[in-house]
Amino acid sequence: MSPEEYREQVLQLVERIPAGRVMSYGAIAEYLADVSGRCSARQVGTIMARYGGGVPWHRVVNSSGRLPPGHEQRAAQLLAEEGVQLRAGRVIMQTTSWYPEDHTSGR
DNA sequence: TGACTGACGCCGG
DNA sequence: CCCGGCGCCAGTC
Repeated sequence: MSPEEYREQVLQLVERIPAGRVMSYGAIAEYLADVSGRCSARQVGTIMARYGGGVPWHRVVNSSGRLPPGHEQRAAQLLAEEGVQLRAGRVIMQTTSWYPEDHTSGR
């Protein structure tokens, strides 16, 4: 799998995150590891930083519920509009995190 | 080829 | 809860 395709996998997965829910970089990496064979929260973070502009990037946070450095304000704004509850600027992962269900769609 | 870096994650102090 | 250290993967210098 080429780097470009891997980027697409990440971006496409981010697009499927439902409004009002979020996924951590690690969860994304973990999920993609199953379909692409690779995984690395770091890599996902790098990809989001460089190519996340076209997807709901604000629905991606770190495992602690922290918002992306340098974009906390923007992300908090967008998340608030989707009804996501924040506690001290952090997403409450315990109740807001999401993970794909499909295991039937092959892919 | 080796060192450095980064929208990460986990553990220990 | 904050901070530091170490592991991690890939891209860049």
